[in-house]
Amino acid sequence: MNYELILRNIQKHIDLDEGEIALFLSKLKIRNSPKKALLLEAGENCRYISYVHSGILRAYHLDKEGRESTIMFAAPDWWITDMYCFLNSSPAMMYIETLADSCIIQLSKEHLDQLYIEVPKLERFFRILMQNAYTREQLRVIENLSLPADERYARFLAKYPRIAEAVTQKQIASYLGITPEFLSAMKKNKKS
Amino acid sequence: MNYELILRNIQKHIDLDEGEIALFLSKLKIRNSPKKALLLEAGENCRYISYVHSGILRAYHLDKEGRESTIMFAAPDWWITDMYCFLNSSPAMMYIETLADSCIIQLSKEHLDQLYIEVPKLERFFRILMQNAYTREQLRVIENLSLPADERYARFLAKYPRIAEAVTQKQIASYLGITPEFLSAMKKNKKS
DNA sequence: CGTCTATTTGAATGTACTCAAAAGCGGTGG
DNA sequence: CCACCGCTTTTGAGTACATTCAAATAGACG
Repeated sequence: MNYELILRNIQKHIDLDEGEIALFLSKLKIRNSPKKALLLEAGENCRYISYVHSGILRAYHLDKEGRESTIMFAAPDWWITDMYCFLNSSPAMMYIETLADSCIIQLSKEHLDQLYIEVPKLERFFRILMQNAYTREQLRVIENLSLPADERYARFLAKYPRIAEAVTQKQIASYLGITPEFLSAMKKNKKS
Repeated sequence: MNYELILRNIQKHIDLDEGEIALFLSKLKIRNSPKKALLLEAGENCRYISYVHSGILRAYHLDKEGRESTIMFAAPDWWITDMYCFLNSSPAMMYIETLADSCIIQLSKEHLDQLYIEVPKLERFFRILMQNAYTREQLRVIENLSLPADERYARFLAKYPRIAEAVTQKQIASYLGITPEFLSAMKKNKKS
């Protein structure tokens, strides 16, 4: 296994010495999952935060009518978890699935809490991770509130071109909060 | 000026000693603003993160058609800023206004960056602040995607009863992503 | 090749919006 | 202290954006 990617991801924001790196790596758990595997189901305990080494994941929510809302996609070099439930050890409210064969690196809540004490610099790293996640979600809220569906779709394509080509239209529709039928109709209008 | 509230807010998550408290307090700036004052305008440089000591604030976005979307309300004991622009020193994309006479305590980006070095525990505090902000926004995205307007309104009332009684319906509507006319119609339907 | 799911298409429907106008309410000045 | 002004809220009619349902077509995978 090659830890270069995840270490580079972290060292973009903080500098770790040899010992700290070793300690950090010792807490990680590699997991290879085939396409269409469920890594987390609603109701379960969400014990891990996951770094995507390769592949692609999707987090979604199922409402009581059985409709899916895609909460996020995670491409390589992204972190993903049901953050609320990870942090509060409460039952998960989302599903996380692989959309392709994927290699993920997992860190448990217990190990992370230890690491915050043993390697305080990681507080900074996760602060920055959380900041970025927060501002991204906030921008998404603003776009959801103020833009029509076709514009939201255009921005999604512009912001995440890699993801757009790796996932189905149905999944994009559920990320944008529209039906697949309507997304299909929108695309048809654009072309003409 | 009474710093008890803001210190208690911080010490919910971390323990500061006398010296750290003094250092922290030395960076703060008190600001009293009358009702309807603009603390930040889109396009400006957003230099401060603000703790609401008393009063109530609202952050909103103006789209190119001039429509407002309320991004957040901030009641006493909340923190508020245009986080993306605060962190990246880019021009603000939101407006922040007082909805009542307010006392806020401000911390500049420069001082905060110093504090992270001088009082590393604050990394943890702001990590937790960001985590909470992230999970809150994510929940809002999920609700916006999966719930009809009337249900979103009901949850808003349940979650933020204090805010609901302190702001106008127009402002609540713009938080929910609906028109004030439609919110009015919804309320009428519920009653009957 | 056959099956399963995604995508497209179209018709009917519904949710939420626009526009306009009236009613209500709060603040301010005479 | 009342009258007026401006803004919020309500009401209603007409409209638009997006959904539902159903069925046909196209793609992907074993």
